[in-house]
Amino acid sequence: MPLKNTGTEQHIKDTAKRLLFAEGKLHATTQEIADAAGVNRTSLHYYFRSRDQLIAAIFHDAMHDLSQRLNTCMTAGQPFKAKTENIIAVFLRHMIAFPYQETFLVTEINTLGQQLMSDIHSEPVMSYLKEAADEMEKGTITKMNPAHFLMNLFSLLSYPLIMAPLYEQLFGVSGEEFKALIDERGRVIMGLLFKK
Amino acid sequence: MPLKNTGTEQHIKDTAKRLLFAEGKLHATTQEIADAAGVNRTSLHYYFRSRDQLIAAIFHDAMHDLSQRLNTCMTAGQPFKAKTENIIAVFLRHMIAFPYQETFLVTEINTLGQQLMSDIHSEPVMSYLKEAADEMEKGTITKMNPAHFLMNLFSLLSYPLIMAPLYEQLFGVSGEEFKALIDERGRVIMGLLFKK
DNA sequence: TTTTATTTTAACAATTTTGTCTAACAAAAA
DNA sequence: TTTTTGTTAGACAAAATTGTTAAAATAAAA
Repeated sequence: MPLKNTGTEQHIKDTAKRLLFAEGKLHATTQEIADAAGVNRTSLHYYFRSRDQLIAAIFHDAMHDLSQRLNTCMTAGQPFKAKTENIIAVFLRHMIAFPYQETFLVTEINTLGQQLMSDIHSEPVMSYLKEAADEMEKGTITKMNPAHFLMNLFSLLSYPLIMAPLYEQLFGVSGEEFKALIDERGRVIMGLLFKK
Repeated sequence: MPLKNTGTEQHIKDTAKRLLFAEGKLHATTQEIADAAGVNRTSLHYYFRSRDQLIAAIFHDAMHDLSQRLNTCMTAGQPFKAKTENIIAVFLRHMIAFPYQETFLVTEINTLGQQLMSDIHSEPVMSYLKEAADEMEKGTITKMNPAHFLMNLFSLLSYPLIMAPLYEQLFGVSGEEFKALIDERGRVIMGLLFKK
């Protein structure tokens, strides 16, 4: 007999993902997750047995998605600069939606066991780094260890989003005004990474 | 009669600070903190009444330190470029020691109440941003909203440290090798932020 | 040495959070 | 319809975490 499959399981995962990765509620309880999803807490145990396994499930999904995204972007058949612009667009969109995903991963890494990280395959990244090195030879970007180039890219993308509440206070701007700043970042980042 | 003041209170704060801000143990229990400090858990309550108040205490200290550091660096009587080099050195040192401090602040901000953030006074930052704008006029740095310049600076400094475990996996390097990469970052960041 | 204030400890209580069990319910298959 | 399978809900149990109390230990002051 087929499962009824009313989508509750996926709905719980989506809700947990939102609480943890989007809203940064790092220690959301099973009750909070259930409430947010509008289901009884028991359903959570029915589908995932335990809180840990729910967390593990959404992490596994998230890592799989991330790996896919990296793979697709970095092995696309485009010139390096266009490829990088695309990476910025794709990852900026994702990081606006889920700014705390990577932070969560890192801070939970001890709890979760590191094998989750092995979902990320490094070959596409390595080939992108190789292309970056070629560009440095050509002189379109400043010479450095390509690892720095990649860290620079993701730093410039992610950090302002994670720290948004802090920066809104520091600059004395509203959420709306800050959003406008973020919209400019793609252009700013390209300007920094590539020589004129 | 004066307090004995054997330094236990400060020792507990230092230990909690290390667990939360340095090791990223975001939900360290009172027991874990007490164990790490080598004291009975009750001492924790004796000095701070509750877990929340302990957290609030270390946050208050941390915000105060941060505010001082910003103030000192940003109002120092130096040319802009030298000042920025100093900021990088000072903050890199601090962020190597306590990479999770800001992340923790942001994710706990709902719990802690936002008045803690008002400890950061924005005047020194604003005056630094003004100087950055002047430099853009002079042409030593690329023209942009000065807020971007500051976000770029702190992004490039902090993010790689927060994500160290991730990058070690991604690049397939050891902790030692990654540390060597981090040591290069000051130079890399200056190269990005300032025109040749 | 006795006193006194402070600090630390052990035992216990309260609360929060997680997990289990059983029964009720719903929908498709027999 | 009855049975079977899958899903949801309520009540309860267990575990983890926090908080309290009272007593013991410590060290300086009287």
